[in-house]
Amino acid sequence: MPASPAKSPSIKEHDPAPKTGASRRRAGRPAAAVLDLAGITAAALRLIGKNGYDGLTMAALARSLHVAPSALYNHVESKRDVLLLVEDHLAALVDVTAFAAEPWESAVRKWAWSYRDVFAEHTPLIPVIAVLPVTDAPQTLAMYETVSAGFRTAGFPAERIVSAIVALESFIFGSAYDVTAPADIFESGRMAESTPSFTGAVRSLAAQGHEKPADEAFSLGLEALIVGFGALRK
Amino acid sequence: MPASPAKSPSIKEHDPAPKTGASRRRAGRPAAAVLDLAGITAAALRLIGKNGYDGLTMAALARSLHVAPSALYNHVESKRDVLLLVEDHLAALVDVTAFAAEPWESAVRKWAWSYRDVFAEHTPLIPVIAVLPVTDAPQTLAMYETVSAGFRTAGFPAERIVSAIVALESFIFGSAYDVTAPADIFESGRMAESTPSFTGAVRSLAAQGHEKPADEAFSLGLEALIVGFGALRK
DNA sequence: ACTACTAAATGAATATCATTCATTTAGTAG
DNA sequence: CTACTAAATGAATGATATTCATTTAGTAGT
Repeated sequence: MPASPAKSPSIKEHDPAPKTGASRRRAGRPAAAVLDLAGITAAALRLIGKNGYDGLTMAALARSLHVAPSALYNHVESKRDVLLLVEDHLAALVDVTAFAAEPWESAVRKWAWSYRDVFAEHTPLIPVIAVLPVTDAPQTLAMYETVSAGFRTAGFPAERIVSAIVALESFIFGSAYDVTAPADIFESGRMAESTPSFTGAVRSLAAQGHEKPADEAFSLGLEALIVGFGALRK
Repeated sequence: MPASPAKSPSIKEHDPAPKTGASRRRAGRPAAAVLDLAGITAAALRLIGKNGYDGLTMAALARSLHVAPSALYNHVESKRDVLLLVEDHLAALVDVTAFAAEPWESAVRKWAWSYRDVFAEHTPLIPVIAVLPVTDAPQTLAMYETVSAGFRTAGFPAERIVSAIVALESFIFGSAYDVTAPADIFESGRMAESTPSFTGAVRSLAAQGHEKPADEAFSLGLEALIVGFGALRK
């Protein structure tokens, strides 16, 4: 059962500000570059927003940029690289501002909800992020930095910070899938009689009439993690 | 951002024991069926075990069964159905026996570790399971039944059981990915100076010299969830 | 034994993708 | 004006899942 090798990508971008002087290129550069990473990222997001991840094909992406599919490969090594660009863009949308101003508990709470909400709309990225070396995603790394600093300031023992963040993140990724699950996911259907405890539990939850069951589960788990981890602080 | 429609599958199986009498088929059945769902499942698992999920193609699956690819479609509606068969087979491997004999805390602990371990080897199934209606997966449903019954017996309020299980499952799925992450996933590399808190936390964890960092995070999160949820019992 | 019926298997398309590569295009530096 | 080069092109290539008309081969009823 060999897992996918998880190769590190090599997204190709060049000096954005070609400084004069020694660091200048030896030969001339064509200025008329139609494509760049920011443009590719924006186009990919536009496409995903309109047609979902099924709509994100290299051909469609190229078409939306008025370019041949092969042109993309001058800027990106594979489709996975495109997904990485999108992922890192989204990481910047996760709200970490509360770590600067609020107590640890509410900062974690806000961060986690925001993180879940962002990636619930982008679950196809989860398998990519989950095993992605942070080196390859600067904005994601920036998010980790802010969160780590918040944990440190709150009195977390240094050697536990990463594990706590990883655990929270795992919970967040899994919960992001739940958001997209169909409403009837727990209908036991024809097997209802043979599963009385589960069927009863499902009915009992349904009787509560929550609009978003996924939010109940997320809240329940998140608060437990916050209380549990909060006890580690010194 | 339309999520994938999550269509319910229709795996085709027929009366395994053709009872004589009124329920008999009108016309004859060819007995020489080379394929059946159990065989397809076993072959898929064999293939995955040998070459990973990349090796699981309909062509390879058919070849391993000495059959034309199109023959599979007499038994299965799509490749997703094959993945469902595999998933449900794996659900039966998750250890729920502790719910019959041990206190709630240790039963949950054993179940969760077992669940994570099984699916850490099969992360490509996670996006499939996470949004899968339980109706389509009898063994998975059986697992839920045992776990629900354990929660009920332990004094859990009925209306919280499903949410608690979902939260645990979310954490488990996310954690299964971690197991497969590369060891250097947190190397901040060139950006180390700009991320002092995070880099420090990573080093501090590394200094502990744990063999499996993913296990540390899983243990930390799981114990927090167990304590937090345990408090809900009456 | 003959016939009708049917599940299941076949083999040949189809369609959709990502990706590769030899070649062309068009800026720029010296 | 020349040399150089990043970037774009267009035409393959190779996987892949899936469809479909057709064939195969059991079985039940007569």
